Amino acid sequence: MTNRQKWEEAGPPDLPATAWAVLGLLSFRGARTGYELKKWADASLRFFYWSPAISQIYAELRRLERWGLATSRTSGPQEPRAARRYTLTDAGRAALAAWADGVDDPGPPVLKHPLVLRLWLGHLATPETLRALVERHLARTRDELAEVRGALRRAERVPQWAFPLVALAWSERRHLAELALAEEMLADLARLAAAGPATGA
Amino acid sequence: MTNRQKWEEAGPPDLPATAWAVLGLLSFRGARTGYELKKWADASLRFFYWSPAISQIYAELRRLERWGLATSRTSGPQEPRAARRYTLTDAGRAALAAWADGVDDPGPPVLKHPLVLRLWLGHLATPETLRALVERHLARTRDELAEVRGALRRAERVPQWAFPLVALAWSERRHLAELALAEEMLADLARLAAAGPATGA
DNA sequence: GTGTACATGTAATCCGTTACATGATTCC
DNA sequence: GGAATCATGTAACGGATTACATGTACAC
Repeated sequence: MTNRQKWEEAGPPDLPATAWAVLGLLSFRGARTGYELKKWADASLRFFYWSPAISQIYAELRRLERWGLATSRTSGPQEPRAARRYTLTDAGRAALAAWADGVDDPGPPVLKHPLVLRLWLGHLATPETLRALVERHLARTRDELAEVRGALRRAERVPQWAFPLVALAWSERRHLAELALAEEMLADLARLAAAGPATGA
Repeated sequence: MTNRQKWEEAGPPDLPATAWAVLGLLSFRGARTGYELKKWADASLRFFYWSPAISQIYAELRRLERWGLATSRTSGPQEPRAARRYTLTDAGRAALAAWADGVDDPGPPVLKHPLVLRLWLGHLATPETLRALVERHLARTRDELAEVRGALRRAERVPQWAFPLVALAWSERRHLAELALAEEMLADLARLAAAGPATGA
């Protein structure tokens, strides 16, 4: 029995979220190359989920094709560049819809915050180091916020992208929250630095 | 040349963040078992970073010992349970301090939000599914917030835990922000559901 | 005496990254 | 002519998980 027959009977195949993300990327605009998908992921997917390495995108596309969820064809000799363009199959669109409309638990968000991990061990560092670390995080977050807003503006112009827009709006607010959180932490640290040495002496 | 001699010359060894997290866990209370560390991670580290699988904690502890950053001894025959207890070595404490006080970039936070990934493909789902998904996320986040607050209260009673407390306070605020974000997204979705079918018809 | 918590570890597997290798096309 | 971009892929490796296997101690 082929993979394809299997999931036609048993519902959407059990693929990692990354595979669905790549399939989703493919669902917005057809006939893309892996390279294009990577840029697309960098420009928007990464703000609320993640942008896989280019090598993994290629691997994921091959897997999708093996499952019959996508097809590819190489460009004919008349076209300029040699490239393999992938398109969703009908089966792929159906599987993606089944996945998207399922009520099964998407799972909790995964957040690894290396900055907070460092601050957790703040007693081993100087207040200046900690402050500089948070400051840099603020700067980085501001930069990223600007990028999110760029993506948001681009998405606003396309009426079909209402849901990606919701995701990006969420991401914009999340970045604003991240900034507020960092500022509050800065205040906490200042309070600690003011009180700490006195009690230690 | 041993590993130990190597990093005494060259600064803190290049270990993954997880290794430092485990070492950090060890730095708060000495002579813990892997099992205890796992519970400790579940109860607090996971709220702002991550709780490794128990098998990985054991592996990480062995690596730390191999590098001379921790030592272990098994309980003598008079003690109740057979267990291997790990302690930070002086070298381990020094390496951890060097890591914690370094100015090198901790790296950006990694956030993978499977819920937002699903909503990103919302055009493939019914408004009811989407709403239910967000609703469940809200419930889960509220539960987790309660757990964070529990950890916070426990940490408040220990004066030495000022910095873990900062991390947990950050985490509490983050959960509150996550709730607000989800509510706003719910409103966005309601707006879309109200407008969408009309334009589609 | 039975279930739960304590306690440790191995094996198989997968996910994902970085480094490497290659080559065409386009822009300046 | 040279740099940047487009484009694809392999190989080596590491990080991390799940499943499995095993056994003790304690509470009810």
